[in-house]
Amino acid sequence: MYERKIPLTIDCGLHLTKEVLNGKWKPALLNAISMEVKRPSAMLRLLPEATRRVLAVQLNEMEAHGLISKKIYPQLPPKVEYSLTNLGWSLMPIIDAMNMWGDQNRSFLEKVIRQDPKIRETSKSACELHRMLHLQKKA
Amino acid sequence: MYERKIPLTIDCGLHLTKEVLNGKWKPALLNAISMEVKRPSAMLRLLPEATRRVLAVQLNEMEAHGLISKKIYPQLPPKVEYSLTNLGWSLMPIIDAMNMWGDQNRSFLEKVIRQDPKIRETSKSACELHRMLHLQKKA
DNA sequence: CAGAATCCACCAGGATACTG
DNA sequence: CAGTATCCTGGTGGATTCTG
Repeated sequence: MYERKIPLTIDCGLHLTKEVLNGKWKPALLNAISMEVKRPSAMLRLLPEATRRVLAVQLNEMEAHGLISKKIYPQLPPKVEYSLTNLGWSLMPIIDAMNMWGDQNRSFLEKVIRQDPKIRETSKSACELHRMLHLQKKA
Repeated sequence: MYERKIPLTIDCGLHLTKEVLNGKWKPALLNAISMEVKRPSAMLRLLPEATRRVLAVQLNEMEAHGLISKKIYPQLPPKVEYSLTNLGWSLMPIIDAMNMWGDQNRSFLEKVIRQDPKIRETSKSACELHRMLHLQKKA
């Protein structure tokens, strides 16, 4: 069994929250699940830049952290659906706020972040899809 | 000059926000600055687990991203004060929400996170200090 | 007191292949 | 369709040292 060598800082509320959201795709996955994108294959379609393995890893972590729960349908081919727990739902206002903040300041942020020599190019995303799905649900 | 080899995903609002908050101490630093802990030495005292270098790196990044601004007093010994820009202030509701969410769910989260085999021990923090400073200001 | 340069350990995340 | 095992690379953050 693997053992982390460096202890994490999880004492302060900020750090606890940061820890739980720590993962390249976790906020996006929570967002997706909240919008009824519940199956791993659908999430992969939504986040084509992620790999199956990484999504599985992060989903497992979030399940272990009590943010999502997993329902397995004993079929062939197998079917799995994730859903947000109450704890996961309670996180959505923060996710939404992050989404809105980023969108509101997009033009400025893209400018300053792109000046950052660390960043070379931007990649396409499926966030518009999120929004489309969202609107479809409302209709 | 260093060039990042892997492009980042910064297209979606969520990713933009994640990008600017991406750094072990950034939320804590924003929180500190918002509570009038403006000088690097004071931040170091507040976050004794961080090193001068890392704080400086993350402060520089946040300055480049327009979240904070820096005032240099031409003295000896040198004196520097950081403060939040309007953009930085606009992020504080999110930081606060993260802080509150973590505190509200602390008991549960500490349980499940500690079960996580990746984590070995918890480290002390200065978050209580934040709150004390905050209350002192109000008094 | 503040900052920058160098060096490096660690680990998150990606590639790939295989199983049920 | 979903999950897991193995291997590997890049980069974050820490340690140390030196400057003004």
